[in-house]
Amino acid sequence: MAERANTARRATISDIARLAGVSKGAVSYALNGRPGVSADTRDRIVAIAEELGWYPNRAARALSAARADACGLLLARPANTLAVEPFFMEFIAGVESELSAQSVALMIQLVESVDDEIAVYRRWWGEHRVDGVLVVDLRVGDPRVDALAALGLPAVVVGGPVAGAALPAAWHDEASAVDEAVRYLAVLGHERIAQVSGVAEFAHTRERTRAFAAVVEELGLSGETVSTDYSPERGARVTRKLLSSSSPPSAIIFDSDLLAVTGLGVARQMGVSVPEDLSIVSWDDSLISQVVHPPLTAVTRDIQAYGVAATRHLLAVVEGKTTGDVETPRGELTPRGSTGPLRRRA
Amino acid sequence: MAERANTARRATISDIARLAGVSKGAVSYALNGRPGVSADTRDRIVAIAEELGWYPNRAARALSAARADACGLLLARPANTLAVEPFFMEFIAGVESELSAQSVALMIQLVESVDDEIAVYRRWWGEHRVDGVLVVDLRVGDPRVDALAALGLPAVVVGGPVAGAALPAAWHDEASAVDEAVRYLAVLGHERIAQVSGVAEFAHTRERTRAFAAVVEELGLSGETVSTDYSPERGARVTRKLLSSSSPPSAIIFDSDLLAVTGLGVARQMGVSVPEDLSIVSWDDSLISQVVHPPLTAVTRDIQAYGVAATRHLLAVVEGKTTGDVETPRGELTPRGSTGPLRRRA
DNA sequence: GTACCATACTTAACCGGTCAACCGACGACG
DNA sequence: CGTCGTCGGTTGACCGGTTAAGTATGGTAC
Repeated sequence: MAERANTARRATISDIARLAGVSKGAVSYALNGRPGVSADTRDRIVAIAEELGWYPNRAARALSAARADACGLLLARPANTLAVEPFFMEFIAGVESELSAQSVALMIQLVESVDDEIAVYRRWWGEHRVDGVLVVDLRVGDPRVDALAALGLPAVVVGGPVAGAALPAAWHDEASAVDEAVRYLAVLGHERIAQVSGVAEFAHTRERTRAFAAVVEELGLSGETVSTDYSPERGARVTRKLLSSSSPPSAIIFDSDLLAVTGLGVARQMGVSVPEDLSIVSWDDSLISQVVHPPLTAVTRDIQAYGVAATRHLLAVVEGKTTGDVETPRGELTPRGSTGPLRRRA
Repeated sequence: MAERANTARRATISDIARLAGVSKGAVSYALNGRPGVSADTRDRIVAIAEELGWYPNRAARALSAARADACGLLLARPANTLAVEPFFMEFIAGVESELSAQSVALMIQLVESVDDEIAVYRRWWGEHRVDGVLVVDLRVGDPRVDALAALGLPAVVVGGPVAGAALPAAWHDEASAVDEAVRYLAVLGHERIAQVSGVAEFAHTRERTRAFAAVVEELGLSGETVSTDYSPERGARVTRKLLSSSSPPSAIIFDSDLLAVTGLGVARQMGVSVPEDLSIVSWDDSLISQVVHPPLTAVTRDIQAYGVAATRHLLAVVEGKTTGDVETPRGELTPRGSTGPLRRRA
């Protein structure tokens, strides 16, 4: 019944102008709270607009304002990994809350590769679809940085800062949390610690790996890093391999909560009990790391706040108000049941 | 350095027209593959457009075409639950793949309540921001249905069908999977089965609960349903309560994978072993239900395909090509390690 | 009484496309 | 030879806002 027919004409300022007996221009001034109309007229116009349920046509406004009032976010990870990686949804929630407060829209797209991603940036910018973008999963020597800078598309890199500062970044210190986690494990008596990291090309992975190596060396521990693609398959395999080596680690730091939960599953399957025989530290502290048993010790970050900060920074960049970086709160260790003192084997 | 300055003017058809020595109109015809220009001229124009890196300004096109080339999706769940509920990300991935194939954008927003949601629909439609929307988490007697129908905003309800059919729906049979799961458990010897469901107001919850009661009754089993808000806290509490009752169930069906994993954690914590003392069935089969130990028996749906189907349907509705419902593949049971034969207590 | 200035509007151009209507030239046909 | 049709364009209106520039009216200052 509703059908296409009901696509009634939506009111325009011309309709309002006609009903109020004034010109289009007057209506525009009135509805934008700009001087040029009397209080009486303004009230009358506003009342009519209200009654008609008028909203400004974004396309029309964008056309003259040369503003899309939208920002973009592209994700270049496989959908099923993405789906289960709580980081992104939580990050998006933060982004969204900040954007919608400014009534800026968020456009999201999933892409296959970095090249596709650049192509979409090019198109979005060319089409005036977005005013700016957030760039996630920064890689070492990331081609997106130069492409965006060349394009002139306002962007904020999440997780930089980028050397050379071709783009502004919203970042936080990864090293301190690694440091905190390793020192904590050391105090518990662990001497062989492994790190199961994410994609080695990602800048934050690189950073964590570097920090891990540094603190392990400083404390005179044995530390090993194995990288994965964040997939549970790889995560399970490398964990199995670590645990079945001749001198297995007594503690493992995982680079994501999904990897950590996977590791816990592998341990259980192999009859390695947590935390008695193996301590586990998870990176990022979503609900999944809390609902398993034992609940996982994790590096906790306020991801939503991270999204908010990055977005706020992006909006400033779009306005041309800044070109610098912004540092956000670093992660901190939240000890839970998955870590415990080293039990010396008999 | 890049800054605002680099926001170089993006090419328009007027630029192309000038360079090609033809009129704006000719350029428009040429670039849209419409008759009215010679092959030579067309080639020349296309080459120039290519060289300038021209893309049609979406706002300008939307203004005359009265098309936004965007669809919307609003999510009214708490961010941290959403983050960890793989359903949505996977669904979005499906939606996205279909939309971007048609180069239609996806706009996403998180809202607090159904009322807010309706307000955003109103605004989006008024602003010509979207051509249509997908409505998820349908409630019984959902106010959004009437609101959208009244608005005339093309929409597809995910999870209907709606009684009275005020809106077209993309749905699938929930009952058959419930039926399959319960019968499977019955064959394994389980006689006391519990269902830990999601939000009772959701239509699909209602449907599953109904189906559960029906099959339990038919098979002469004892079946109990307790509802939650999908949060792990509630899930943990009700599971704890179920397991500590005087006659605890020997099998539990959870309405989401997060709930199921939570239930597994509770069982472990209480020393109830899975599947020896308790069988667990999860609804929706994301990676988290597979990485825990034991891996969870789950009702598997191809959620991405669900997203694709819903989106395809929405695009047809937007075109005015259909007003009917579309049924999508139903879920099927994938047995894994979390279910087993009932072990009679001594 | 005139000059000057706000105030409260109107007018019209403009943003970048789309598209119906018009127009000139050339070829074919009766 | 006149006319009609088609091809290959051009012209200009239009989508719905914004905004610079112009105008009428009334008040104030000197």
